[in-house]
Amino acid sequence: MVLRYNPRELEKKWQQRWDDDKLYEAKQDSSRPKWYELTMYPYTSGNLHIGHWYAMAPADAHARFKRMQGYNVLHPMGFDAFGLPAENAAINRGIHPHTWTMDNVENMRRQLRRMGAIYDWDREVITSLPEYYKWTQWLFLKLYHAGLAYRAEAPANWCPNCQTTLANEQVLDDGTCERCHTAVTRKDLEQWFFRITRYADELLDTSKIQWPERINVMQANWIGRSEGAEIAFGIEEYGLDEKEIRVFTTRPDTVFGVTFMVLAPEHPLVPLLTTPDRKDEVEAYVEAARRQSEIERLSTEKEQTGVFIGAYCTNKLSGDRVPIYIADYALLTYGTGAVMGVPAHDTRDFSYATRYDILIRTVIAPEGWRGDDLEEAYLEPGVMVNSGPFDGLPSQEGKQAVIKAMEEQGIGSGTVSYRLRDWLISRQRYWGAPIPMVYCQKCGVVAVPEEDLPVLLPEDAEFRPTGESPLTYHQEFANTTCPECGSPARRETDTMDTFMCSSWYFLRFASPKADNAPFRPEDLKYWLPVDQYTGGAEHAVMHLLYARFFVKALRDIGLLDFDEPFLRLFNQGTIINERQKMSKSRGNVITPDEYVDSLGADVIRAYLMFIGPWDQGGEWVDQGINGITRWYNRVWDMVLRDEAELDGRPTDDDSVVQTRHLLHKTIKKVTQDLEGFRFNTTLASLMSFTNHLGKVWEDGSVNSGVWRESIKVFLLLLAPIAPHLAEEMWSLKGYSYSIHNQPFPKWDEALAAEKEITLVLQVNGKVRDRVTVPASVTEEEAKELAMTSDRVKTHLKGRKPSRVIYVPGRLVNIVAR
RNA sequence: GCCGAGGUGGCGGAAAUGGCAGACGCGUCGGACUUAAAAUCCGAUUCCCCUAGGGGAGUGCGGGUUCAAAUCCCGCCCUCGGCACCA
Repeated sequence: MVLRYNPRELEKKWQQRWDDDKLYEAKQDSSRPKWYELTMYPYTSGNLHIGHWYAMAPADAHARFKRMQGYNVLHPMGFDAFGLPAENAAINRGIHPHTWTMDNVENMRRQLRRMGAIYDWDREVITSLPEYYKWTQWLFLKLYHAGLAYRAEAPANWCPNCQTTLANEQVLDDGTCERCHTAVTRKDLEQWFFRITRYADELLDTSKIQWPERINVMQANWIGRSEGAEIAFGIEEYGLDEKEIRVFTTRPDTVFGVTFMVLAPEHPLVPLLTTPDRKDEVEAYVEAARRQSEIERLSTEKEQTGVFIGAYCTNKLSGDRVPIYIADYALLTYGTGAVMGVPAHDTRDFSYATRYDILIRTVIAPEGWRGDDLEEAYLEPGVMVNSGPFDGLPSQEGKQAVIKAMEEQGIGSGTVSYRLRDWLISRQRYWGAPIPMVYCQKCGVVAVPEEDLPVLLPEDAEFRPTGESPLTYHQEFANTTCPECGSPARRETDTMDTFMCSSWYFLRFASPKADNAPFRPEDLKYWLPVDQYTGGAEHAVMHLLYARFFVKALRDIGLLDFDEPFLRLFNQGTIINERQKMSKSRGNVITPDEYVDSLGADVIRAYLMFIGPWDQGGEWVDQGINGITRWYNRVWDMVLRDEAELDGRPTDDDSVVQTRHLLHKTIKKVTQDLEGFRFNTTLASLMSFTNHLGKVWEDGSVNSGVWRESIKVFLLLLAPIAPHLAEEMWSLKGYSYSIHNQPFPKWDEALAAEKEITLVLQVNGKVRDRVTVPASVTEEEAKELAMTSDRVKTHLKGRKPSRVIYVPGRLVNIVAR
């Protein structure tokens, strides 16, 4: 397919001009309303693929649209530049991560520029540069001093062969190390965490944001708030410091049905409570559980297994003494790491009790229950039985009653548990922002003073395929002195999770050059929060949740004064090729460069927007692009015609009226569709309009004035979608530079309104005739028309209508049975 | 298993509050132009029946509500995304 204009030249020319004129420079301007439209910045993988374009080009069209609507738009771009692939490149190809990253940035920036977006490149941020990560570290210290960062022992993925920890993404699906394929186990390490759980309830509150419900639901599920109770079971008889085992349950109403206790294998009480005769068996089970850890989770319907540890605890409410087991279905990381076993009313407990021959005692009676044994766990509400003083209470009320009783007796209390865990930010890696902490032999854990930031990554690190972070054996880096007492000290050699960088980059765009702070309050005040954020839904529970937490934390520290980073969110779908996701291994990756070379950015932009609803993604089909190139060719011809030719021919008043009507209807449709990210129907209505223009040119039924006006408005409507082409044609038509500084056209509601409608005439709900009538048609007129239609008469076959339904402006349905 | 989104021609997809199913585009077929092809332009294109004019069926499947259902309700099937022993 060949274009009638030269996209390469034309696009290059205008990009240069816009650049030279700083047309898209974002400047604060209190006289105009601001609009901060942000697209998730890309990772510096090295190449921009069509998926990036799919995320960015429509977002740019939307930002351009807002700009033409009079908003002062900030639509910045940057690079997520820390991360593992840079390190792997260093190991595999001997390229320093910094070099690899910056080469990629350069290439991607070049590719991005060709898209013709309104990015203000003066605001670019690259997270791996010290000028950026200095402030990532600074923010870490702020969180640390606010008590939101802490160090704790946590299990990490450990490869026994490589002798190193692995990030989750380095563990293959079969639970083995991606490098040596050894089974990965867990190893407990001291690591850094952020207290995101402190914000769990506020993160559940979505009243201040307009996000897709889907994402809100995913976040809510991820946070997993459960109301219930914490209950203490007595173990005084063992003479330990701990006098009780605490469990979390959402079913305090079933507490009289507890017939056993389950501890997570790693529970600290296990070694203390295990009786000598059980020791070997218990230790073997703990070891096995440790070994399987995350791996065996893949088996869905796994049977509940465990071992009795020889000890018992006391149900303080019922007085029952119940055996204590360890079982891997109890997770140390959720609740208290201990579960009260109520087999009658919990599926897993039921299966466990059946397997180990443990008593199953019904305490919530199903309707019509006559005391017989349950075939399976009964999970629904019912009436409390076998529950002492609570017998006869409906279980829903029983929950509160039991909690109240336990609180009075000091053996338990109502509480809330979350699935969400604190955010582990330590990475045993080189290519990340060093965590600015020092371990002093005398002072312990000491924060690096602000004035000593940044803690720079040593450039001369060695990248050996040992799997260990180069920082751990970089003596100059690791060995330091304590900032407080001056004694020899060791630096933290872990670096930060890259989600840390992306949790505040949108703030940095407001003050990209600030060198004495991560951002300036006055800049934030003007630009933030982000009005519209767009990106993939794959970040629903990681990046998006972390960024929300970050903003709330910084607000509480006093660094900013809003509650949410992103007011509106839109998730584009995934673009696929050959019915599959694009990936290097499948060899079906579409590279935009070749298409930009031959067809130009504007074609790709429009094609991606036309392919289907943006949030549903779509399939890249080479042939489909033909539709856009043909359309541009026709538009090009049409726009460049000399409208004076029309004046030699008689005009048709109806055609003029209809063209005006269509013009305003199109403005309305395009405006509303762009507002709602419905680019596919935006394009469809623009195409329809040009189809109409083609017809009226052929029959010469409009005058040059209407034509010129139609073309002018059309170009303005096209500008956000095809910025180069629209600018070129705008200029060729003699309008003044730049089209992108023009206001977006406004429609006249009277002109946009339909003057004529097609009235559908139905008999018994089936369409039998259609008549064109003025939109002002009255009910009587419409019904009259229906009754006089020959086709309607034929289908009535002389029957008397029993009912006539009139839908204004739409149809008449005659019912006759 | 649980949560969420979706299923419409040969294909991508259009269709406020229930009210003309298939906009727009791709592809295909026919025609024009051409020595020929490409490109371009014009026309047709849901399926079935019919010589015509027209008739019938049709939005994953089966029921239902309604004058009227792609749209609402009930029960299934399938696809995609997320979570996955969360007590």
